[in-house]
Amino acid sequence: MGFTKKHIFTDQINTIANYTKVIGHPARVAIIQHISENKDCNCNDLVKAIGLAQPTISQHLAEIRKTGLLNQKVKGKNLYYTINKDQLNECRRVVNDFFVKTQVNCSK
Amino acid sequence: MGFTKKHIFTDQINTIANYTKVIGHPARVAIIQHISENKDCNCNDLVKAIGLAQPTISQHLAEIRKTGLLNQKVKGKNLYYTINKDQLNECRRVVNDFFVKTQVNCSK
DNA sequence: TAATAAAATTGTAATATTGCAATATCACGT
DNA sequence: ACGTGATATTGCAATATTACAATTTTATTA
Repeated sequence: MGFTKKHIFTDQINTIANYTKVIGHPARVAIIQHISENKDCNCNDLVKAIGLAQPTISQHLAEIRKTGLLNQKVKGKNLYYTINKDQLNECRRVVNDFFVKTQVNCSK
Repeated sequence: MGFTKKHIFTDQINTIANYTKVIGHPARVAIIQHISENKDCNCNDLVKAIGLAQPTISQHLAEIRKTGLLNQKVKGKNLYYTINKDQLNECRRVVNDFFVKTQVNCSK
């Protein structure tokens, strides 16, 4: 096949998997970290800092944006990215709930 | 290309990505949850509970095992899976550290 | 308006992932 | 030893992902 059978899982499970999948690639981890560490960080900065080609970085940025974890700020011809703190917090909550639930179940 | 350029990232970043990648598929989330909820859970139970074919479940189990998140207990011809709590805790710590670090950086 | 600079999009090649049928393996009971 | 049941492995087809060159889009500046 090749495609994931999402329809057989609950929304809750798919939500957990969607969030963790985005963080499940080192380039995207590095991008999120670099944006969080540097105010006024644009695509070009990430290309230089990470060492992947511009289209590749742009593609990963689009993946991260899909989950709502990024804000864009246009300043002239530059496009600066920042972390959407609320969404990051929501993501953290979802992932943490998964761990808590699993750990609690294990201890029964 | 198709392959991930892991060598350009730090071990720390690759570790985060490795853990989250495993949780980044709904079948694996469902498998981990089901094992945590049911003592004496074997492959067949998971096949019935989740609705994917036996080889598919077996393959996902192997992926999860690679990260050390599962223990196996052989009882006769049955193979029971349990969560490796220490490793789950380590995984949680790594992922949580990522969130904490990112959030702290955002607030600077 | 033309040149420039930044970033997205398109197209494409290589590789990885997902899923399953068929088969192999392994341990038990008869 | 043979049959049975449980799980892993193999082989394969379909799809997804990763990466990048080339191009396009968009905004700015000369």
